[in-house]
Amino acid sequence: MLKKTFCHVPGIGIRTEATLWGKGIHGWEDFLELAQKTWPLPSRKLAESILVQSLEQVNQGNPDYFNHLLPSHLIWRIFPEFRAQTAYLDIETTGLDVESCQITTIALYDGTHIFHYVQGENLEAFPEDILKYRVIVTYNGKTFDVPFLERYFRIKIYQTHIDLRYVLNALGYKGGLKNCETLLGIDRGGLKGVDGLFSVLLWADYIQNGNAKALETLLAYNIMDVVNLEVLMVLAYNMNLRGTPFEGQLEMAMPSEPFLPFYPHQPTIEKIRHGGWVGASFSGKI
DNA sequence: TTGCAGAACTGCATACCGGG
DNA sequence: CCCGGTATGCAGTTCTGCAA
Repeated sequence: MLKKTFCHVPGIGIRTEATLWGKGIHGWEDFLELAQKTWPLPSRKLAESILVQSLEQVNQGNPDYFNHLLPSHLIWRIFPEFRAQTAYLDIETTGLDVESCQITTIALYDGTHIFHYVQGENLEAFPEDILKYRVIVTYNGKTFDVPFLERYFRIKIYQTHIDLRYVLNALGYKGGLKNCETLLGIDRGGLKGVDGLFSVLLWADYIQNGNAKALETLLAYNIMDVVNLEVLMVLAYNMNLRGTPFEGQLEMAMPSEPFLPFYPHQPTIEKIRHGGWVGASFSGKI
């Protein structure tokens, strides 16, 4: 619905945009053709130049332009136009504090390929890989994942960022990623009940006890998060179309599930869940 | 020209909430 | 637990269209 958006023009808010839609001016081309007589001149020149520019920026595949002009709560509108350049991103760490904690794994998904990074193996490849994308989608990544990555790798993540926490909150879905998934009927299969804190224990089991199955379970969890981010993005996009003139026209199809390279190991999950073992040196930091 | 209403925008303070 | 991004609410300002 980006090409039906007028809110990124200075002086046009959601109300004016709605009146434009009501007049049958549904897209940028409509405005450039039809609004010429009705729109007042001084602001019309600015609007026209921004809309012409907008068309060029979409064709050139540059989401940054809209990132700067759109109000942040409407950034979800860019998704279909820039989906091919979008990466879904999630990190796992040994805790919440950037100063004292380290990144254990990173999962990156572009809608087709899944990439994973492991501390001590290939974590250093991440900063270069993320440069291939122009848009990132996360859950609460604006306050956690991105600052953590920037600090950890001493890099700046410039990508246009759709943080689903705020998109879903605005739609009434709150209580964290897992709760949003539950409310929207997304099933986690064998990873039910595994959360971020649990992932800290999986990493500890891998490091301290050499349990390779714990790392596989952690990666399965990390990857499930990013794969589900795409599902949530599409669901949120479709829900946001409700109440607009474009309801029933622009809905996106649900993505198909990719091949998942790791499976959760139930005996490991059970062992940790029932408290039989807690990593001693990790427990103080959590 | 003047006054009014509506819309957008800015600048505050406050509150909430989510990550591992 | 902590911290930062965002939402909300409110007041004040600016801009524009419209009508008197």
